[in-house]
Amino acid sequence: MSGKNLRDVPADQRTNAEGKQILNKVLLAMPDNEYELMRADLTYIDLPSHLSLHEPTQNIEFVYFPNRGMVSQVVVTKDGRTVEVGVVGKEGYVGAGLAAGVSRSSVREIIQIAGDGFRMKGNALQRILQSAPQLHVILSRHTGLQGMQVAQTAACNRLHDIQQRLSRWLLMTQDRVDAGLLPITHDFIATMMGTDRSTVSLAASVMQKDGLIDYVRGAVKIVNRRKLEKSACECYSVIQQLEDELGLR
Amino acid sequence: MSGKNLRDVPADQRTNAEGKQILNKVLLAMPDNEYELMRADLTYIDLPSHLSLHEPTQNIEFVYFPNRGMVSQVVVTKDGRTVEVGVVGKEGYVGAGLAAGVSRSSVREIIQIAGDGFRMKGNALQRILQSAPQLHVILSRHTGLQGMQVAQTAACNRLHDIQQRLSRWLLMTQDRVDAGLLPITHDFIATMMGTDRSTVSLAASVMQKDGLIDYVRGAVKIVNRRKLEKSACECYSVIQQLEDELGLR
DNA sequence: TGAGAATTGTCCCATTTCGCACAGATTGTT
DNA sequence: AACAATCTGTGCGAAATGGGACAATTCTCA
Repeated sequence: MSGKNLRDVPADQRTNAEGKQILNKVLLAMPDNEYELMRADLTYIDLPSHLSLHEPTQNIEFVYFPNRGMVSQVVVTKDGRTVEVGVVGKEGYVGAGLAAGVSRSSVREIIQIAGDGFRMKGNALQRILQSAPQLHVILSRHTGLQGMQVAQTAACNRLHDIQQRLSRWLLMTQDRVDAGLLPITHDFIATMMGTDRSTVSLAASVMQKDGLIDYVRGAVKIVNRRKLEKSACECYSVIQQLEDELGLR
Repeated sequence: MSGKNLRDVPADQRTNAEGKQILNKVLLAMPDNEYELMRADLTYIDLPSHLSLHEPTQNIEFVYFPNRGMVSQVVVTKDGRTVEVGVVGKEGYVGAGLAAGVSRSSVREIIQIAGDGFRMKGNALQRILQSAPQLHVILSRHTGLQGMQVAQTAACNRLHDIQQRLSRWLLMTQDRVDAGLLPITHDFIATMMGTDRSTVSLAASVMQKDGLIDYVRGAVKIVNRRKLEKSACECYSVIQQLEDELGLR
């Protein structure tokens, strides 16, 4: 098995030292010999909702490779307002700065949808990177494409209205979580969208009336994905294409 | 001369093969032996205002190392609206994706303030990178920090009003251009800020009344930098710190 | 089971911004 | 000197958003 390409590695054939199954696509995309270098340092962890994996200006202590669930990258202002600038699921990893040699990060990384995954000490990663050129390539690529995702988000935050952004956000979340029901409150969505809760509730109620989504206390369901895609801004497909480019080579 | 640190290399001691003086900090920060590898491939070019160095979704054909002037990274939507997501001056380089192994970019890179600099074929850079580890480190660091700058911009675009953003933008532009008078029209500022011209004119007139800036047709002058800094959002200093971290090590 | 916390539905209104439109001023071009 | 192009000042109504506030409902935990 060459192991260079995700398609060559069936998802059920790789585990960490604890025997936990690996679903994270970055770890699955590693060639066997380089994955062996990482194996011992990968610790399986639970990723409970709302847990912060990294706080702004702190040094990057761990990198995380999600198996399930979803992580938000959030910028926090002095006055406590927040807005999401990027997301990471099983197709990526948290702590992207390290592969680029940047040891701290200015964003908060918070679990948006609970799940599980693996983590590794930052300095362990940096040690392994010395002798794992393919890993370096994969992580750098991810860092670069993640930057482009953030760039698109920067434009989206400026140019598109709540409903377009909320639609895009729900689609992106759905893509990264296999559950049919997304366990999120309006209030939490508001902190991601950088607005207040009543604005989210208003947009959500319109979208519910129009048959795009359905929701109850603390959970949102996508009922008509096609309509939702039409409601979302182009940023959704732009970011999708970036993901595609990352995942398949 | 060790040449590893910018401070060790006086700015007047390095030229390209054409004998043109290098002011770009990335090129100046290279160790001598690695710079020699690049020297022959660096072509001096003029950077006239409004020239596009790269269009969205295109492959990255050249990388650019500005000596003077300033480049904007702009996202363009389907309906033609635009907004700036990042800037590059002599402290950085254009084409950041290449060091990360990403051969195309989804943003437009356009000259915001005229100047000059050097460019190199993308494939020449990739060839040189093979045998220039220090260059790879420097460029990767820049890519990572540039991503954080974009993340901060994403938040700023969502959370801060026109006057705060315009103030920040003027400060950042001033920092990268040594001219006292910035040659820019309100209309051009509007395309950078992702809004329309009249909104810019309104904000600018308020700021002029308050003694922060002064302007005439096609040019803006900062008259009270301290006031302007108070008018800007915190994003200015956050990004400044990222720059500092890049430039001095 | 009851109290308290969390979540959502609404409503209201001040503020900001959008999206025009048009007039006046400046520049530069012939 | 005249004309065209560009740039800025300004005004106005429509729309979106911000920022609260309060009630109703649902959930959690003691």
